[in-house]
Amino acid sequence: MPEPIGDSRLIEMPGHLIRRLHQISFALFLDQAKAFGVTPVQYAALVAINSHPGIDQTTLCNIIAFDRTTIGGVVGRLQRKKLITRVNGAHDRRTKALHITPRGRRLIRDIEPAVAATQRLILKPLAPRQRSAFKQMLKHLVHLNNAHSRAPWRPRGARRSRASTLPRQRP
Amino acid sequence: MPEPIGDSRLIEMPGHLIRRLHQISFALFLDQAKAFGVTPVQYAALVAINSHPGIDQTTLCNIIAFDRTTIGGVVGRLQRKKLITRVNGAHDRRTKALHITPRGRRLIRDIEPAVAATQRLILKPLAPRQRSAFKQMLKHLVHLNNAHSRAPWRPRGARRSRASTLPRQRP
DNA sequence: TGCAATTCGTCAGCATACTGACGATTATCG
DNA sequence: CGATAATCGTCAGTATGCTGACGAATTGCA
Repeated sequence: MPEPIGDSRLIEMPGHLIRRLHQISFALFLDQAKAFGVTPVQYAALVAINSHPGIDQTTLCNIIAFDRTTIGGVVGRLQRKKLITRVNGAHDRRTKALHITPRGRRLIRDIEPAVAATQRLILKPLAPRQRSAFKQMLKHLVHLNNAHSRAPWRPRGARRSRASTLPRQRP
Repeated sequence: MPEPIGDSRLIEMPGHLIRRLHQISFALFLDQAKAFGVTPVQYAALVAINSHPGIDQTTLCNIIAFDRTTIGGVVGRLQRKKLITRVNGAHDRRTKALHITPRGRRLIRDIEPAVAATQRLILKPLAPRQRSAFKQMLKHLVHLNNAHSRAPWRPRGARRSRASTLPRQRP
């Protein structure tokens, strides 16, 4: 007969520890970047929009592994802060084309040290050699478990519908 | 001049990967345990209540590292599902004393295989020897970064106020 | 070409988190 | 003892994340 679960077993479960590490990581970002007034999620969206001018919301979701229903609120808040613009897609009128503003570009540039510091702080408790090992394992876990979340990562071009919204990158 | 951040740098940041791993872990739990209708958070609370009959909400938060304002909704839902009871504290009328019900005990027992399977699935992509290394690093990161979240873990007894609500455990 | 299938953005509904604040209650100390 | 400080549960507000569904628009295929 298996003995009943106690707290000690519970709080050592990977799922529980991952939840806590996520909260810690989120809190560290907010603390380091509090002068900029953006969340980790908003920052990720902003960087991706900067890299892909005119991207539509669904493609953005595939790149940064967000949920399609969540991104609406995120880009809405970025728009309210005047960090991006959102206009109707010219070629596909279902889509919204997202562009970064000069102000958004400035924020990405200025927030860099805080973002880098956050990543360092998260891994600080580990010995330097363990840090890269941990990062490798994280990548591996996320990559191979990709299909298990509602918002899986997808390479660009896995959908062709995007081509009508996003002007082909100059070769 | 540092080059601008692109997606490739972004999606390899520990913070970003941790967020995704949390989503994957959460989704795996819901999938494995869908027959039981509880979330990972509700499960954790239920296990802790089972281990500490009559515990109050704030002490519960300290044990499983939850936020005090979030726990209200969680235990409310557990109560609605008749998995726990919530009565006013006898000695401290500010508190609510939480007790598991027979139904809650049955759920904890029956859900065990699904919970164990979830933990296995999360770490499945890693080689067996890497799994324990990853778990050790997770514990280390969470432990040493403990103070950085709003809901830090606290050992029982760090507060004496609890003693008035919770009858001393029979030795 | 015309119609069915698909996709885009969004909505309602639910659950988790956190900030800051509050009334009620309890603890502490002068 | 009595005033002050601390604590408990909760509330409003904000942000993320997911399910299931929908109208509008586009695509694909017969």
